[in-house]
Amino acid sequence: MHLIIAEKHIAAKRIANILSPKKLKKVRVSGVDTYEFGSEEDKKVFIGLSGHIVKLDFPKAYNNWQKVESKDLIDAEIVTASTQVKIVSALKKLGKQATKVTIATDYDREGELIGVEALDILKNVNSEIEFDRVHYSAITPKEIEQAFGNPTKIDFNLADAGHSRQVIDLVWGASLTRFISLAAGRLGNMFLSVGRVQSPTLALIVEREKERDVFIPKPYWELSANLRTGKGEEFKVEHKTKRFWKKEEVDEILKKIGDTATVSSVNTSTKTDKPPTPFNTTEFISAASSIGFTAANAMRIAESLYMNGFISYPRTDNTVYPESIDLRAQIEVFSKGPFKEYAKKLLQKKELKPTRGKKETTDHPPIYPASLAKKSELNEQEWKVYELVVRRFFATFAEPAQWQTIRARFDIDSEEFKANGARLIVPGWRWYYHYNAPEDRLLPELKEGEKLEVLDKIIEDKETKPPGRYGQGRLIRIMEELGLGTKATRHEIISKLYSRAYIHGNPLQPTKTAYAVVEALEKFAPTISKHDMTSKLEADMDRIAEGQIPEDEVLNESREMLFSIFEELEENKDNVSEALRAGLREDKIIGNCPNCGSNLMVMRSRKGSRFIGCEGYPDCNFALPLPRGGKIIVTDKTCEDHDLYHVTIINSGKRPWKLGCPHCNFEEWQKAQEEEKKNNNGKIKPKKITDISGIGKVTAGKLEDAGVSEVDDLIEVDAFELAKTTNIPVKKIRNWQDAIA
DNA sequence: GCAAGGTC
Repeated sequence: MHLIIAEKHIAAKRIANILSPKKLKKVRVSGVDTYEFGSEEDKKVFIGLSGHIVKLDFPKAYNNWQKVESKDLIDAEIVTASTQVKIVSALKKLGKQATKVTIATDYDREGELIGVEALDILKNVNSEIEFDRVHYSAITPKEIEQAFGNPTKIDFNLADAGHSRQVIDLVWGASLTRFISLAAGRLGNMFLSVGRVQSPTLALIVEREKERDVFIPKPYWELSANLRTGKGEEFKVEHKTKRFWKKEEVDEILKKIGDTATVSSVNTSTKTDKPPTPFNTTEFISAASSIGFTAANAMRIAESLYMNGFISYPRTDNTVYPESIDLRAQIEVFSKGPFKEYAKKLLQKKELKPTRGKKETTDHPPIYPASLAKKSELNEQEWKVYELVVRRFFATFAEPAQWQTIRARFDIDSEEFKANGARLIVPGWRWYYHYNAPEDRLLPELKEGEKLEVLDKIIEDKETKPPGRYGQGRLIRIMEELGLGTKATRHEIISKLYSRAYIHGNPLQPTKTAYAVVEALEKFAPTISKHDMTSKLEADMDRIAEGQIPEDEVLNESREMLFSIFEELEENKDNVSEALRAGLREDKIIGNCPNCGSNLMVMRSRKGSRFIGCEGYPDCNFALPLPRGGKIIVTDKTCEDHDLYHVTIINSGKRPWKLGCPHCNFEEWQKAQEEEKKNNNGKIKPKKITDISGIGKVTAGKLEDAGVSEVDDLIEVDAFELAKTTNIPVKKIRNWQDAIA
């Protein structure tokens, strides 16, 4: 039997379909769907993996953060564990029957490694197995037939290169994460993470915020005037000096200029504006981000559109359509349905010549619409993303847009003013892709020497602004430029920074904890705080892949470097600890106590619950409550009434909860309680049964066994009956009932 | 409870 292994289930199925002369047979092996065809002696079986099916980790003995020295992780043993148990056991079962295996995973470094991971499992159960490798960049009949007609060898060096990355990421990430967390005294789910990709990314955000911190706005003035033509058309002109740094200068000019302007020159020309290039993941996220999607949302929706067959694979670096895709046929798909007028217009062209982006890779085609969706099949958000992909696809075949531009100059008492106009004369690709279109700036028809009336003169007070915070789309672009992360992980890295409470808001704003971690790393472990670590790793991986250097040599060098970093860190442990704790403390300051003026801080009670307390305790006992779960982020927004910082709560898997001013929040809660008392005979009905005083977990269990699991159940139940079945005294039950209703 | 990389 010949076993063919693809990187994902859907790829296995589609490849099998292309290669099979007849209908495929679906066979379930260890709970995994496989596809087969051919006679018993000449059978081909196709199975899809789920990306990596094994992961690297340290042995269990290293699990205790406090008992194991962080440094010991550097040269600790590394074990592999399967993460996809069903697929691994299916591989073992099939491996025993197979005489030959073809690795058909994605055509990139991780694909090679994923293939070798599967092969290792097969070799373990069948040392005789023969193997080869096929390469394809798109799952089209042409490419698949070509690939399987010309199998090649597995590139073990390339897989080793990928493996070295896994080891280095684990060793550096885990050891430094533990060291920093221990030094800061932040354990449990509050740990402070460090990694080759996340830390340099965080450093970018912190660096930008620091530029903003030190920025001093500089005042300047702008001078403009409104003019009117003889026909009564009005428009605005600006002084040729864009920014006046001295108020006196503008005042001077203002005094000098009168009520008549003369057109001194009019220049018209045309400007062409090239169609956009095909979407790869970064360009897609960036475009989706500009129409209001977060990176993570854009990718989540793209993933679901892909799984339902509406768009092609969304994780790709490629910006050039491979020749194997029949682009005309792909446009024809849309000659009915909501995009038909666009498709028909494109299909009129004799030759379809798409634009090409700078990046051409072998992994997958650029993102394009794979099938026609009906609006009713998708929700509003999905439709928006789908439409974006469809329109972008069309735009890559369209003609350039053309603008007519006008540059006019005016003279008002020897002072030069200007106005620029632009009008779209040939929409070209902008007809298909209407996003972020600049508006026409229209000017009336003007002739040189024409006299115009000056209606009013305007001086505007302005000041220079600090560089803006990064939006998600922008950050993902920068990450790509610096080589940080991959198409499939960049948005996840950003989500990780949010969930670790390193950043908040959009555009992205770092917490003081982030400052402290980045500063500590820059000082004592600079390697991991810079994107160069990735560049160096990439270069080393290239050398491993080309066979110039063995993997072990790269790993040894990396471990040595990390050991010397740890020497530095351990020598300065107290410094690191102090600096981190100072940053952490700053993130807990809510504002000043209204009673005594001391700091109000996020604190933890002896029982472990959190609250906002006054540092003047015990002289001052002002306090405010905080929600039980989630990470607390103190933002830089302040409440106008209480002058306290707004608070946001982050729970994993949920949207951030903007609680706002904790004082206002508490007052609202009190009001709601009063309201409820009024409506409920002076009593407050608890939400959960365990909120009733006298009912703990054990009693709640007994009540639940008797069918009483909600507060309302307890109110309605007959106390005598409940007492009989639960052995709880009637009096107790009556007391609870009285207390709540 | 640690990373980053696949995929669901």
